[in-house]
Amino acid sequence: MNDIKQFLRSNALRPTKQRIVIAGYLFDGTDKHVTAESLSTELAKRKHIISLATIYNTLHDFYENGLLKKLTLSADRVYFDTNTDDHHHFYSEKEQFLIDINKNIKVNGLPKTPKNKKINKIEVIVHLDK
Amino acid sequence: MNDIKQFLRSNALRPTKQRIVIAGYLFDGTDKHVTAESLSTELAKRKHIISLATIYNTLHDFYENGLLKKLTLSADRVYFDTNTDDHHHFYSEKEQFLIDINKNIKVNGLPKTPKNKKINKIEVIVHLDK
DNA sequence: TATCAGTTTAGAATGATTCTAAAGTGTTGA
DNA sequence: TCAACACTTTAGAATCATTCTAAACTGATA
Ligand SMILES: [Mn+2]
Ligand SMILES: [Mn+2]
Ligand SMILES: [Zn+2]
Ligand SMILES: [Zn+2]
Repeated sequence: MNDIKQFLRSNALRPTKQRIVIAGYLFDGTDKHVTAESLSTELAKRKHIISLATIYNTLHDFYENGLLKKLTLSADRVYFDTNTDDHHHFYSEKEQFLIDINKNIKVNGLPKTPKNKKINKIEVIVHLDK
Repeated sequence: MNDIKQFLRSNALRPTKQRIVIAGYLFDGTDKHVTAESLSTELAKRKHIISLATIYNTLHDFYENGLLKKLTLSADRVYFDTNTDDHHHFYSEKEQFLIDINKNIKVNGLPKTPKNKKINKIEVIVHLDK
């Protein structure tokens, strides 16, 4: 808890009650993939009612500080990923199934990068099911 | 134009005025990536005013019939792709930049597929810029 | 402890997409 | 040919994730 406060401070984030609760949940050592909605639900189960606006604000604050990654897998919700290492995913849209691929993946046979652009990130999504 | 009618009929789609215009634009031989909005704009330039509802309906009809692929690259718009071959993309969120990678890409080092699931598709997105 | 910038929040607004239901049209069998 | 009907189009309303607004609140600082 004091760890969490320090953690937030060290990221230039004021350790408010809400951020402490959210960070405590997100960074408990288990990698997680959350949406604003799923996070709200999880916190509510733990009797922590935090407004959706704050949940959005906080997810974005954390994201902007590099504490979370953002995943665009579906058109109608944004996932945030507590695993900030370079990694890839198994994903099932139907089942809302999302699993990290932490193994080192190599993508071979890429054509040359378009003129005047540079590669920021290579993302591999392994879609499961039909 | 009669080709287009036949094309639509052969896909169990009634060749209405609107679908003929849309198919005529989409399947002109050039691969395209469109959103409902961008398609509407392009058609309007060509003096074809078609309601957005119909544009959405038609994109989905074409998609359901395998004439288009759907791409989820950004949380706030869906792209449809006239290139229905297996392929990948260069993508720049900032510049709305989207280019096909038709070369054969190989993804090596995947861990084993989760129990009782099977791989539907492997998608590689090469994000450009920061 | 006063002050103030930073934060939270309810509720309104936004915007892509979907839905509704009424009017229009392509197809077809007689 | 054409009536009949299933399929399609459309305006406008609804949905829903997300963002915005502006007022109340709170952590940091001296
Ligand atoms: Mn949506
Ligand atoms: Mn949106
Ligand atoms: Zn992940
Ligand atoms: Zn493509």
